[in-house]
Amino acid sequence: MFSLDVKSKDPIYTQLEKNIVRYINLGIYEKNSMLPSVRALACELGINPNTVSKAYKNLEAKNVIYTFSVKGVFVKGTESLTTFNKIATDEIKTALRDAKNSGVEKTEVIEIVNEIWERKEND
Amino acid sequence: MFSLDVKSKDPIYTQLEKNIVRYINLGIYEKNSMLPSVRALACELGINPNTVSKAYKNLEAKNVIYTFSVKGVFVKGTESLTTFNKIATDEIKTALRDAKNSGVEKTEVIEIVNEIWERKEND
Amino acid sequence: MFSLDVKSKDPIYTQLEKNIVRYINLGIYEKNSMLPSVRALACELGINPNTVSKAYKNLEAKNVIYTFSVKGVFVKGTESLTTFNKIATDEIKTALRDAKNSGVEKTEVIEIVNEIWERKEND
Amino acid sequence: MFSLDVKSKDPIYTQLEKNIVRYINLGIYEKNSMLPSVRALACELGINPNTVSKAYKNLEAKNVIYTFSVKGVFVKGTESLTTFNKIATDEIKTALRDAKNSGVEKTEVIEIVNEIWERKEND
DNA sequence: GTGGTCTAGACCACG
DNA sequence: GTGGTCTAGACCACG
Repeated sequence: MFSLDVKSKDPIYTQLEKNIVRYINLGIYEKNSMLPSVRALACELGINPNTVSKAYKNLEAKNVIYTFSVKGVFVKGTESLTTFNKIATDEIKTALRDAKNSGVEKTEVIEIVNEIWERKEND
Repeated sequence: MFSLDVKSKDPIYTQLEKNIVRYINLGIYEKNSMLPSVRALACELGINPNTVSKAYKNLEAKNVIYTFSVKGVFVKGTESLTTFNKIATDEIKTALRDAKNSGVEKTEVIEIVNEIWERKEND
Repeated sequence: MFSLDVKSKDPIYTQLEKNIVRYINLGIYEKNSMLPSVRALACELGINPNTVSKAYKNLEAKNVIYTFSVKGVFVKGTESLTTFNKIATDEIKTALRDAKNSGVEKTEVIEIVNEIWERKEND
Repeated sequence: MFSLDVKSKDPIYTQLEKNIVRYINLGIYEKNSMLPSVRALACELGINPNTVSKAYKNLEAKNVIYTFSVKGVFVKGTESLTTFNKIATDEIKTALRDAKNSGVEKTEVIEIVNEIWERKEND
């Protein structure tokens, strides 16, 4: 299901957030559909319910999902992902500045970009 | 001198490493020239000497500088920055994948790349 | 009919109680008139019968309505609303103290009071 | 020190937030001054460090304080309390509407307001 | 069964 | 010593 790396410097709850956002973007989690319950997801991933809860809380604070205390947790929809877009582009900027400063060439970076977006614009 | 941001999620020693690498790339720190002493740099930047020491140790482990225990710390030269290049491109890849997953478009990213390399290829 | 907000921090049964009290105050539910049955009201509002039942039980405990177990639930009359008045003024006090502590000015509060009572004293 | 009521419907971390905001408003906690450490405050209040941490996290999300992971937690200043003002006035509005609906008179409310702001404007 | 709160306690990075 | 992460586990309200 989700790809979690316990050894990562990213905490588990952050990885979980990113995975959920990815699923929303892919349309696997649709608008207003219910996410797995805190307990169910924790059990499936073999992690503590509190960790799942923290990820859900963060996503709620970022306006991506909403919680009905007794009914469950629901997707708000892709139009609410602007905060995540902002964070993501900020991270790109930081990574690129660091790369430039350590001598990475622009052509190298363009190649990486093409690699990740899989040159689909040429298909 | 160096730009350190205590509010950053990056620890200070990492920021210090990046700054030193930047200076080497810019030619401000030349090959075989001596870096400031741990104590002097710590004092100048108003940070803990242990932090400077850790940055120097890391740079030595990454083969960027070398130490003569009594005489001081010296620059190896730009040709030794491959480890840093590798780390930097890895960080770019992670940032780009996250961005793609949260719905950022390729054109946006290309724009950011151009921005940071300041379109110098057209000069 | 009643305004229920499932997203509210107030549980539904509490909202239901408040709505019924409002109707009694407005004269829509008259003294000794019969309230809708638990099942009918639950059905109409699309909520769990247990929730309606709980609201009725609470209102009975607060002496606002009375039950003839077979015949139904009846309104006691506006003179029995003192408990609700007490709760309401207590909530005002708490809200006002919190507001004062977080720096809200008295004039702001007076304005809010006028707004809600719609300056009807000038009509 | 702080007034905490474990029996309150307000969770402890919320009460803690309100108390801290009160102290900032009173000038007891000055701008840029350091708040008690998570552990120290937890110990003093006889509560779990996680609970203190949650209150601090919430206040940080509301832009009232800021955290330097290793150095401590600091006050941002009274000018950042607008979120709290908004929440407080929203709570007043809700409480007043409920009161009006349960038959409380405007004059009663004005009296309560005067009581809490202690008629200081007439001194 | 759902999420929310809270505790006790471990381990970690940073400086 | 500072905050951050995570676990295990208890108890609660709601419906």
